[in-house]
Amino acid sequence: MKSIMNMVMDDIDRKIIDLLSGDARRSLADIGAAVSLSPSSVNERIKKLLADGVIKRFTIDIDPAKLALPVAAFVWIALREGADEAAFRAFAREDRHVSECHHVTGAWSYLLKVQVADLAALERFLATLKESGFLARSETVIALSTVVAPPFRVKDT
Amino acid sequence: MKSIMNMVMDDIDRKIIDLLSGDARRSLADIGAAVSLSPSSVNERIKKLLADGVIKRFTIDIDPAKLALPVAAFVWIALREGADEAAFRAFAREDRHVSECHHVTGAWSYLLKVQVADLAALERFLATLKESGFLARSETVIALSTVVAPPFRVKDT
DNA sequence: GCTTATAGCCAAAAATTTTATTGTAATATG
DNA sequence: CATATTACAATAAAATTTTTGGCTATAAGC
Repeated sequence: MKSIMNMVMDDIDRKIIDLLSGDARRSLADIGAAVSLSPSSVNERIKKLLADGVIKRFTIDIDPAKLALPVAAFVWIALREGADEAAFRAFAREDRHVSECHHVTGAWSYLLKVQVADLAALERFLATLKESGFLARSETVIALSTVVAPPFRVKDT
Repeated sequence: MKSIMNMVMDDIDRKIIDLLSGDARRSLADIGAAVSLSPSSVNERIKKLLADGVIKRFTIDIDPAKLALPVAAFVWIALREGADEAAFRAFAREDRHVSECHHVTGAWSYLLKVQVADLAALERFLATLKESGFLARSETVIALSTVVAPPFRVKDT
C-alpha cells in the first residue's frame, strides 16, 4: 500500500489544463484529439486532477461590469492592536464585495480587493469595515482601468 | 428594428450565473429545476448570456500552488517619464506571470499581481521588468497567505 | 383595431457527449 | 517470479446537449 497518493503531473495534464482553461466545455473527444488520448483516458485524467485538487472547480468567468459591479478597489489594512484576526478573516471570506484577501509583507498587514457597484457602495463598504472595529488604519486605491483581469465569479452563498 | 440588442438581465439569469459559478458542469435539467424552467430555456438563456458577454467563458479554477506557482506578489509601478504606456500594457498582457494589471489612483500608476514558482522567479521577473525600461520606481509586496483567492487560470497562449 | 414580428418558453427528436464496463499491456511491488 | 497497480482504450449504456417546431403573449407597424 502507499501512504500518499500518486500525484505526479505530466505535460499531458498541463495541456489538458490549458485547454480547459480556455474552454471548459470542450468535449473529451476534442481534448483527446489534441493530446493523443482516448476520451476515456482524458476523462480519467480530469477526474484525477479534480480529486488531487489541481482543478478546484469548473466555473464561469463573468464580466463584473455586466453584473453591475464595475468598480474595483484595493484596500490596505493595518489591523488594530489586539484585533481578532480570525474574525477579520471570517469577515473577508463572507463579505460578498471582497474578491481577494491576502496577508502581506510590508507596512500593511492585509490587502483586500473589492468589487462594487459604484463609489457610494465602496464608501459603504469602507464604513462597514471601520465600524467592525478591526482596523487601526486603511488606505484605498481605486482601479481606473484594468489591463489584465483575473477571472471573476460570484461568491458562494 | 432595434438599434441595440435587448440586454436586460433578470433574477433567473442571476440565479443561473450563481449556479454555474459554483459548478459549471451542472446539467441544463438541474439548473432548470432550480429556476423552474425547461432545459431548452436554460440553454437559450446561457447562450444569450455568452453572446452578451455577461459570461465571458466556461473555465476551470486551478490551484496555483498545485501548478508549482505558490508565490503571489503585488508590484507597484511608477512609470518612467515618457515611458511607452501602450508597450507596458502589452507587456503586462503577454507576460505569463502577470495575473492582474490595473491602472490605479494614488501615488503609483500601476498595480500588478504576479504568480510565480518561488522568490528566485520573482526576482527574475522584477529584473525583466527593470530591464524593459518602463519603470521609474517599483515596490513589491509578497502575499504570505491568502484568505480569499480569486479564481486562477493559466493565461492563453 | 388588426396584422405582423419578436421574445420567451417548452416538448420531443436527434445528435453528441459522458460514464461505466471490461480487457489489455506495461510497470511496479513484494 | 508472481501479483498488484496504473494507464490506456474499445464498446455499450446512460445522460446531456442541441435542434426543431410550435405555442403564447407582448410590442410594433400600418
